[in-house]
Amino acid sequence: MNSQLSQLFHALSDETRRKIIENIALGDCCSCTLINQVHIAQPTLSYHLKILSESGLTTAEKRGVWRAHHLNRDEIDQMISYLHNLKDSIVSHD
Amino acid sequence: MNSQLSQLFHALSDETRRKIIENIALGDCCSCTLINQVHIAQPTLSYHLKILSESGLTTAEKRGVWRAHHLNRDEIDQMISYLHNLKDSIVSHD
DNA sequence: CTATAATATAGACAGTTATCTATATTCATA
DNA sequence: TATGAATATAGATAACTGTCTATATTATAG
Repeated sequence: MNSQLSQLFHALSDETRRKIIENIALGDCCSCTLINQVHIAQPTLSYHLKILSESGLTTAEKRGVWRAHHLNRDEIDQMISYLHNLKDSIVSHD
Repeated sequence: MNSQLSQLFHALSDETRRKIIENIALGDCCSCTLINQVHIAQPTLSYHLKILSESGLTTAEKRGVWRAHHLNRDEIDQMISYLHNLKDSIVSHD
């Protein structure tokens, strides 16, 4: 899973992770609230949050004993750009 | 891998598959030319083309003994929409 | 400084993935 | 109808994934 684009798309390929980032987007930035939205064990949530932050899609900052997660628009834009470029490169077939 | 969105993002999470669809976009619609662009065995290419078409990202139509592959703009748009909605749903954090 | 809350790590495990080689299928044409 | 070209399937395999339980780490509050 070398390139960042692979990591970003992989991050979004899992239903549980999409649920997590959708909740992070909505302001649920702490694991202790996220855990109530997705029905997984705490270490599993920790595992997914790690995958998300390693892809660059989320960033976590320490706030004392807990960590605040947020989504990065730039990484989302990177995927959007890729997809637009892909569409624009399509050669017409008849 | 239930939802189509999962399948679509999964399809793009692999470097080899991205290479394949980039070539399909550029008009390389036959396996016999695609095989020269990616350095994998023929059955591996067949495997990836199946994943791509099962996700809906590509469609293949028979043309005699070979098959013509093309990219579907609608499925790309589906991902773009998801990403835009995600961005729009981000609550500001300060 | 200890108890507690939040999060991370370790270890296990069943299922999936990406790849290969070998073989089968499908279709056009000589 | 037999040959050959394009593609698919079968079977094997090593690596990766998503999940769990149990335990460790970290940092605040009392």
